[in-house]
Amino acid sequence: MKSAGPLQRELSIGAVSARSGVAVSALHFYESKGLIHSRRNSGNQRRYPREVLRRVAVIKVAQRAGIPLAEIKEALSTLPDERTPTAEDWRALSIRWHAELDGRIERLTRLRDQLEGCIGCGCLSLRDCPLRNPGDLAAAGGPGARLFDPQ
Amino acid sequence: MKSAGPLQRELSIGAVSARSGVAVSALHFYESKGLIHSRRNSGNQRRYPREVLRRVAVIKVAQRAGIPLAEIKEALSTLPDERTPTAEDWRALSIRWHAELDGRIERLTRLRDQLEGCIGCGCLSLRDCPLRNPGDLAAAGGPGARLFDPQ
DNA sequence: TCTTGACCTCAAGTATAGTTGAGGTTCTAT
DNA sequence: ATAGAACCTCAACTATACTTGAGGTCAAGA
Repeated sequence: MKSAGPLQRELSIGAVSARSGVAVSALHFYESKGLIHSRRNSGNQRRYPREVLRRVAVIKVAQRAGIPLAEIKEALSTLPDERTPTAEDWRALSIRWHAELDGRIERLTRLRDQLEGCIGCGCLSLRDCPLRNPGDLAAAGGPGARLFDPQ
Repeated sequence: MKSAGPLQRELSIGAVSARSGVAVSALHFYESKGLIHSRRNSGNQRRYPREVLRRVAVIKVAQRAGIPLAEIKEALSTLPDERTPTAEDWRALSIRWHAELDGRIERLTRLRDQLEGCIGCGCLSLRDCPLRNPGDLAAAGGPGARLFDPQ
């Protein structure tokens, strides 16, 4: 006998959208970028494995953390292709992003603390300010001198 | 007698670019957006007050903190128009952004800590995960249920 | 004077992350 | 069987933050 319950084995794009809170157009976009994948039914409509819900959830979480889609894709590509990802697979992802987030938090914290002493002081000190480049040295130093670290 | 030193009262756009490390095209862009201002000399070339260096430095610092230009412009607009900004003026700015940064850092920290428990666990727990929405509830709850807080 | 570099404006292009709309097909419930 | 919702593709548009290029002017040194 066939399962009669509402637990579909595969999800339409509308169902994924409703359950993930992500617009259909965004799901199309993620698929075009290779972040998610689907098979097509006989009428050319997308059918997603339930696993896609976790993938999309992970994508949104990573985005909230400020990680660009290209990097998210790269991270997701470490997940197994054919087998459904296991707890271990997802854990590896989370470890990677945890470190990434640690870095971001640390940079932001440093910036915040420097902000206090530098912008706030109003002293315009060229020599002491880690946020400001000594302009005259930069001018003298030629075109190689870049003032702000590129993150 | 006139000052003979290299301390120009006003700066050309090239000088601002060299001293701030910001491309001329970016300075044009900032000016078009109203983040910085210049007067023009007899030959229609931009001349900036030295104060612009601090303004540009502040813009770059704020950008590193992830603040969009529109917000930076808004914050800079609290600076006095005619008088050169004082220490107090800059301090007010830094206080504003300090709070902003505190918020960002806190959100990111929360995210990082949730990441550990949620993505890492692999348990797919629908009820316990603050990062994941209970999909079935969302599906049952109708179109009002949005899954991720909009920051 | 003349040449070269620095400057000017304006339009178009780039990258990211999507949304919107047109025009057409498929699915599902009555 | 048929209406309407849901789906399809593809192109164009939005926003942010710039860069690049075309075509022309201005300024300063040899």
